[in-house]
Amino acid sequence: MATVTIRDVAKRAGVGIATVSRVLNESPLVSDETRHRVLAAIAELDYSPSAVARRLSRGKSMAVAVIAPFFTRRSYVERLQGIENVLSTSGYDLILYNVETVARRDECLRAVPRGERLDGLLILSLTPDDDEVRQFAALGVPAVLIDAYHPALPTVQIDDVAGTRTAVQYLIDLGHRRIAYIGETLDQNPLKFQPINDRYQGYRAALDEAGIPFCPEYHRQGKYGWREARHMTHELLDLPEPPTAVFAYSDTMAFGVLEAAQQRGLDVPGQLSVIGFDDVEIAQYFRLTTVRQPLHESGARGAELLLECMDSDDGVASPAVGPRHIVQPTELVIRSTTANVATIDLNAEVAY
Amino acid sequence: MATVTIRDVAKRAGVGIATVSRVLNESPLVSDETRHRVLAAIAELDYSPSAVARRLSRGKSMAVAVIAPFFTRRSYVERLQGIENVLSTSGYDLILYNVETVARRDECLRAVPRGERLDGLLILSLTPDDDEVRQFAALGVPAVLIDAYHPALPTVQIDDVAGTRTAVQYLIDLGHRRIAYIGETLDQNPLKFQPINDRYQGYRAALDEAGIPFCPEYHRQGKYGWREARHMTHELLDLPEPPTAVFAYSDTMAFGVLEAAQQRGLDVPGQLSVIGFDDVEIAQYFRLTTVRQPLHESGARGAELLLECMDSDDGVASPAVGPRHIVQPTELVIRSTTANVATIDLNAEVAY
DNA sequence: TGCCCAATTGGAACCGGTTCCATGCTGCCT
DNA sequence: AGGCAGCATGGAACCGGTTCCAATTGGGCA
Repeated sequence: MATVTIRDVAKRAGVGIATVSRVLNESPLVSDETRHRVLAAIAELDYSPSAVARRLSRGKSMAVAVIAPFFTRRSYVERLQGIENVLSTSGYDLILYNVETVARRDECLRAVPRGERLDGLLILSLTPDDDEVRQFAALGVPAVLIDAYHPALPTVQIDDVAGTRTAVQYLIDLGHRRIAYIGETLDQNPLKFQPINDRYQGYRAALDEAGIPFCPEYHRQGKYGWREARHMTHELLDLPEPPTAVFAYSDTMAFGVLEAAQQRGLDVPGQLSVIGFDDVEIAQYFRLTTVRQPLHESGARGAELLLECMDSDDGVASPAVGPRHIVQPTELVIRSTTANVATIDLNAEVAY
Repeated sequence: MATVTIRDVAKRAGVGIATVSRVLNESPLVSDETRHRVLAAIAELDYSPSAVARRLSRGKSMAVAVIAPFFTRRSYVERLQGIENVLSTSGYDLILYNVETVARRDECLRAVPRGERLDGLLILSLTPDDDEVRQFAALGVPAVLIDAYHPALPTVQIDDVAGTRTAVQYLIDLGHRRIAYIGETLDQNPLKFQPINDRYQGYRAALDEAGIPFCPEYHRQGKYGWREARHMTHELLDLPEPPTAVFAYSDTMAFGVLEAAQQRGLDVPGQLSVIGFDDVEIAQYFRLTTVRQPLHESGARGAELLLECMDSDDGVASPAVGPRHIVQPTELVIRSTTANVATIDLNAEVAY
C-alpha cells in the first residue's frame, strides 16, 4: 500500500537514487554488478516507477489525445482502430475525447492541449481555426488532422469531391439521369464537417459535367442515420418523377435507402441503384456499391505522422519542408446495388 | 512557448505562490482584491496549470483507464459510449486500452494500473485473476468489471444464462424442436469471455427443461463475425435434417445466419427462425428478434460505480457492505425473424 | 612511481504544482 | 489599553522521478 519510491530501492540496493534511475532508463553507465543489485531490489520491493513523476521531470507525458466527433459511428470506429493499432506499439497512451456538440468541440480544442498532459493531438474531422492552431504551436503540442484540412498542420485526407464525382459519374454512365443525393444537413453543419460540403459538390460537379440539370427536389438533407435516410428516400420515391438512382452521403445512410426500397418492393438494383460512401465493414454484407476510403489506414497514417512530429522536437515533421498533406486514394467498389437504368421501369410490381 | 508557471503568475501579481494556488483551487481564504489581481495576472500571462505537476503533488491523476477487448465490435462501442458519457461530465480523462490477445491482456492488467497514472480501472468482459485483483488493491487502484465477474470487485453484468434460456424457450414455445446454436468457439476461449460459456449453458438448459435431446450437430462454433456465422449456417443447412431455428451468440452472427438463409432462398421466419443477442443498434434494421441487454447503460452504470469507488477513498464503494454486484435485466425483443415452426417445410421453393 | 583519463557513482537541484506552518495584521472583547 | 482570535498571506518542504556536476576509484602510460 505504502508506495515504494526510487529512494527505497536505492537504500535497499545500497546505491544512490541516480544509479537506480540509470538502471531504469537502461543507461550504459552502470556496472553489471550494480545493475543486478538494483534489479534485485526492484524485484524484492515490487517497485514500479511513477509515470506521473517521470512525466513531470522529463516534460513528456507519453500520451496522445484523440478528439473525435461521434466516435460511435462506424467510420470513426474503424479509424480509431487504426490509430490504436499504431499507438499501442509505440508506448503512448490514447486518451479519447468524444465530441457531439459545438460547445464540447470548443472546450476540447482549447482546454485539452493545455496542462501539458499530452504530447500530441490527433483530431478527426474537426477543423481548428487559426487561433486554435496558434495555440497548439504556442503550447508546443504537435497536432495532426485526419479527415480535415488546415494549411499549417499535417493532414491525412481523401478527395471527397473526386470520390463522389466518380461515383455519380458511374451512375450517369449506367444511363441514369434522375440521380438523387441524400446527405447530412448542409445548411446547419455546426461541427463543419468538410465531407458534407465536398461530397455534395462532387455530386453537383458530376451532374454539370454531364449536362444534367440539377433538380433541387432530388437533393435531400437530414440528420445522419439510416432511419432518417429511409424517411428521405420515401419522400423521394413519392415524387411524381422519382429518381432512378441515389447517391448516399455514407454507407449508413445508404442502408436506409435500401430499406425504403425494400419496403416498397422496389428491386435494387433493377429499379433503383444505390451508392454509398466509406465502405465500412458491413457494406460488403449488403453488397453495397460504394466509394471506399481507407478508414483504418487513415487512422494509422495519422498516428504515424504524429509520432514523427513528436520525435522531431521542433514539433513539425519533415524539417523545413512544412507540414505534410497526405491525400489517400478512394476507390469505387462496384457490388450489387447498381445497374443500368431500367428501360421500362413503370410496371413496378409490388412483391409483398 | 516558454511555459509560464505558477511562480511567474505569483511574481506578476505580486503575491506568493501559495496564494495563486489557493485562487486556482477556489479556496475561500483569499481576499477578493487579491483574487482579482491573481486572476488578472493569469489572464495576462495566458497561464494554465500543469496537470502533471498537480497530479504529482496531489496524488490523483484524474484519469480512468478502460480496458476493452475488441473495442470495435458494436457491443463494445455502445458500452464505451455509455462510459464516455458519464466520464466526460466528471472531469476524468478516458484512457483506452484495446485488447485482442492474451499477451496484451496480461500486459494491460499488470502494467496499466502501475505507475499511478490513473485513478480507476474499468474492465470490460475480461476477468482478472486473484493475483491481479490483489495487485489492484495493493496499488490502491479501484476497479470495476463490466460484463465479467469477480467476488472482490464491483461488477455490472447481465444474466446470460437466463437471457439465452428465455430466447430458446421462446423458440420451443413456437413449436421448434430442431434448434441450432451458433457461437464463438467454446473450447479455445483465450480471453475467457464469460458469455461464451453462459449463453451456451442457457441453450442447453432450455433444451433440457423441454426434454429435447441435445444434438451435437446443431452446435456450431467458430470465430466471431457474420462471415463465419454464414459459413456455419450453411453447414447446418446442409445437414440431412437441418434445424428450423437458430440461436446466434450475437446479433452480428445472427446477420450471417440471415444472409445464409437468403442465399438459399429460405424464407425467414417462414422456414427458418433466427434469434440474436445484444440488440445492437442495427438489429432493428434487420427486424431481428433478439435478447436485448442494456449496453449503453451497462457502461454508464459501471462508470458511475467507479466514480463512487474513487470518491470514497477506501477504494471500495458502499462502505462495509462489500462490492456491489449489479445485474441488469435482459429482455426478449420479438421482431420479425421468428415464427411458428412451419407445418410443411419440405417444399422449400428456391426463389433465385 | 606519478599522472591523467575513463568508468562509476552519489548528491543535489529541478520539474510545477500542493499544503503545512509561521507570520503579520486587524478587530473585538474585557 | 492589552490580549487574543482569526483571516490573509508568504516561505519552504514535499510529491517522485531525471539529470547535471562533482567525486572517487582504478588502470594505462610515460
